[in-house]
Amino acid sequence: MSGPAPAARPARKRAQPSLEPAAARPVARVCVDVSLPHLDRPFDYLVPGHLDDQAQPGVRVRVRFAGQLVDGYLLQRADSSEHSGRLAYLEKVVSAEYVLHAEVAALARAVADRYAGTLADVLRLAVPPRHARAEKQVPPTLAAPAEPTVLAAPAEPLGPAAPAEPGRASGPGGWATYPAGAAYLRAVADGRAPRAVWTALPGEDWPARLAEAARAADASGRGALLLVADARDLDRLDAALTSALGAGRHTTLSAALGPQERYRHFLSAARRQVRVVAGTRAAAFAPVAELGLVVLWDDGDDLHAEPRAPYPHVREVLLTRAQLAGCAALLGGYARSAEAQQLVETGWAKDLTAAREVVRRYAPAVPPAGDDAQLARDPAAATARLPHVAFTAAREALAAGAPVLVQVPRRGYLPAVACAECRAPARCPACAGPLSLPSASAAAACRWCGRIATAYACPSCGGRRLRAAVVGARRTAEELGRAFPGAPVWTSGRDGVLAQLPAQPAVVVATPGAEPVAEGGYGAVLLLDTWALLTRADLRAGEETLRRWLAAAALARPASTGGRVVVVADGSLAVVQALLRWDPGWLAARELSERRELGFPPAARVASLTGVPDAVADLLAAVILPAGAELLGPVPAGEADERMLIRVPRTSGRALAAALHAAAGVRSARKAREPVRVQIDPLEFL
DNA sequence: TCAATCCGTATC
DNA sequence: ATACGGATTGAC
Repeated sequence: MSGPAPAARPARKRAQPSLEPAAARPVARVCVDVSLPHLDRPFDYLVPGHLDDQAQPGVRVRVRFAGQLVDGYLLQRADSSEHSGRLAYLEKVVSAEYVLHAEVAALARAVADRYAGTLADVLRLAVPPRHARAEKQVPPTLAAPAEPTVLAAPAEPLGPAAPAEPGRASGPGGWATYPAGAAYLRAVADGRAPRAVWTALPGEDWPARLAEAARAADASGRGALLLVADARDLDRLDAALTSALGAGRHTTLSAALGPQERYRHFLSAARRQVRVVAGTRAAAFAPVAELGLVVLWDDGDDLHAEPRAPYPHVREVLLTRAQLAGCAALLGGYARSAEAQQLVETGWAKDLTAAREVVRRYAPAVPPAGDDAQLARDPAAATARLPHVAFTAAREALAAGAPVLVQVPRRGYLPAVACAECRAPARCPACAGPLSLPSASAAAACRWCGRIATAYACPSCGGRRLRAAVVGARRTAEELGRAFPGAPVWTSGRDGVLAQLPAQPAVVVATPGAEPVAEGGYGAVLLLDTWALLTRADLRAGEETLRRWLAAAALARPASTGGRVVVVADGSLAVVQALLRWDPGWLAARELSERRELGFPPAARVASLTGVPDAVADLLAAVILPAGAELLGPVPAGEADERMLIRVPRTSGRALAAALHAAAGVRSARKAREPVRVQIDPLEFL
């Protein structure tokens, strides 16, 4: 304030215009945008009469909270408050737009509870930032069908009559190719809630199949929500949805759209102008009207794990959502995760897998791999990493006029430790965690429990020596250019992803996840540098390896038209066996039973606590762990941090999350300075 | 005995 | 950040 203060100030502090509470339901319950765990509950405010109309559940509001103006969401209106003190008035309604639908609020609460997080944190993931211009752009008058629209044509054809993808006449012919496929789609179209884990056939046009599933939900008068891992998959799905539903009947949501477009698309779903939404990660919370079906493609992809607190996984979000909405769920992929396998084994979901002979009909030939060492020493190989079998397969494919795909691992994997003899990943004898070599001279230590593995003996070959596993290189493209001088060599990876490829002789070197789709399929697919994958210091190494291999191998032609896959790896490994037999379900069942034995997710539930040692100890002192909880660690994590793992039986997962949330609340109420990161079932526990 | 002050806690 | 309640202190 400038100038001399008037000596005689009126007693009243603020010159507030006298506010009157709204006549009916004057109390607004608000979730304030504050991520402190001890404030993770609604706070009551009074709705001033002039905001009565706008202050509806689901709108953004601004309120005075602890002296500051903060954003929040109005969760509900009520007649009265439990709060004993005086209630403050809402400061303003930011926008009357209904952005937080009641079902999404309930979902967000459930996700926060599952992940020991706060509702405010989950809502930051769930609702995209407001863009005022976008709100004006989508005229509310466009508000399309609130009533289920009757399609011009019924949801059929659901079966093999679906048109085959151009240039892929040999591909599987639709949902009817899977024993329970047509029945599944019919159930969705009939408004029921079937749940399935779908193993896509090699060469499957999965975007078309997912679009058919969305159309079935749409035909039942309900909405559908389809999630994929990245922008490239989303583009393909988007195109398939346009051809299955017609233009303007669906929308897409992804961060790649940019703030304004993203919010505009979000609004067209929130305003119920469309009821089919496809997107990446954050779209799992999209407001979809009358949700009838949730779909997740390739649930094993790391990108489905949210990197921001409370680190929810899309699979868990969608399954929770299906549960809350009582709607259908479909988890599809060429591969199968241990989590998906568990859904099948517990009977939660039905197994949608084609019969063996059908799989054989569409699968490329995968010649049994020889001994790894012998392959690598092959004198005919153009390089040490391109053994003879692979070289021949590529040359023959090119000669037949077909493109060749070469998959190489991405750089930057953590150096893991493997048996020097048989190259099996070395695991801790005490807790089965991965071992690491801090230095060349030091003994191997467990990354989970910190114990030193003295006198290590390999469980598979008895070998006693350990070695660091090599990390894949990226000179492959140049090497191949020399090996096949006649064919153009392309690369597709981090910097520059190729989406498609014509049916011409060419060599494509791609990192996992960036493999272009080839018109007519690849004549040969080479999987190189495989043990950078196989020796990953990761519980999920086997599953992840097969997932990447199948994603590439599924792009090959069937064996009957010359399609071949060469994997440069030891043929006795389970992962290689699963590829040879094209049986991801078999590997997933093995992985799951192994995790059951070792007591790791998804068979058990694990929480990781990361922070400076004092902070982690502080949180552990405050937490009241459920019975049967087991502590592993601490192990060093990064510069100054350490990590503790807490393991509980699956049935205690909810209790563990609640206990950790409560303990975090005790710390935040005390204004504890040093943060502790709490993650439930983290994908990587290093 | 009471008012000024300090400290911890809740935050509507 | 700020407001409040309860405890603490110091002067009468």
